[in-house]
Amino acid sequence: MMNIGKAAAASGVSAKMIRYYESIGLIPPARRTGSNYRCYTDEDVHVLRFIRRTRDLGFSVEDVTGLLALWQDKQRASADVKRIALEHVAALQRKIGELREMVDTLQGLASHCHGDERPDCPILADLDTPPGDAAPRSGDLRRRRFGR
Amino acid sequence: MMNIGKAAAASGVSAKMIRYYESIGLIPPARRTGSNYRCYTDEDVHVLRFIRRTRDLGFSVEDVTGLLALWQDKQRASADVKRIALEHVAALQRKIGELREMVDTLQGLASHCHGDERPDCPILADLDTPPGDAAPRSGDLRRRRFGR
DNA sequence: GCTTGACCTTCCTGCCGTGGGAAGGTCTAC
DNA sequence: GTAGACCTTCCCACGGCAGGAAGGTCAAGC
Repeated sequence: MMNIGKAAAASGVSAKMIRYYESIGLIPPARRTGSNYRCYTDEDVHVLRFIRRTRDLGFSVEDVTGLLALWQDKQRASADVKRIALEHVAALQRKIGELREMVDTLQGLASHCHGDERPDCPILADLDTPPGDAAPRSGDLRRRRFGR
Repeated sequence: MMNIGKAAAASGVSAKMIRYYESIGLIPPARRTGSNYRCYTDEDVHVLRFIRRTRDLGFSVEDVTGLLALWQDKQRASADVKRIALEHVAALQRKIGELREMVDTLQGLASHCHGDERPDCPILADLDTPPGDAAPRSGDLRRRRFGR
């Protein structure tokens, strides 16, 4: 049995985030001591480590909820887990592709920028006059975050 | 002279976001009609398009502030612009590398997951027992967003 | 002229995952 | 007994947007 600080150090999840995960229902409310301190078992730390690891892999907290349920369900089907993982891989690869497009565009622009003190810069000239698309946007890069 | 709806349609930046950009000082307060409607010139739309384009390229709003100042400064040094663009390319490439690491890890795990109905799944087994790092984290993937 | 509906205005709320900090209680070591 | 390291709850901020409520304004059609 340990308090939240020890559990945080042992799991790599900050005390702040442990309380947050509890508040959103990702983990059940911790047992409390007589003085209202949360206390955690090694098994709880195990769960927290699982959460941290899946977050590190870029799963959203929502994904983690599903994985956690599967992890704790002894009857789980590994096909479900594999599906979630592979969907996530596909999503990551989409983001990688988008990022690469941006890199290509910027590098193309920068390669035509002489980079000295002259004020006529092709980067800004190109940014100035986009290729004619002024339609309202939806579902594009803007809303997508980094893998979670 | 056009109202905010027209300017939004012409620039690809939503009316909501135009007001937001004004509120954070990215663009100056718009002129108003007698009935307090914002009104925009073609030149203003030009600026909005510039903003949208740079946002599309993954620059943060803060970056855009800098680029906008450079764009509007006739005495600007193109070296400054090039530097900002190349810094951004470097940041994007770092994110790409991180994403690829995640993909590799997940694919490695999934390739060892039989994916049928048997409940012993290597993905979950591996997530369960991470490679021994339980140190508190700082500056890792968790805090970094998608290129902006 | 009057109604209708499409626009505009401001202001507030939420999202996600996290960090920061205030105000106050508790524990431990000296 | 006291210092200071912990714990508790609660609120606020971030970035970038979207949604919506409540109310004002405009243009077209009757």
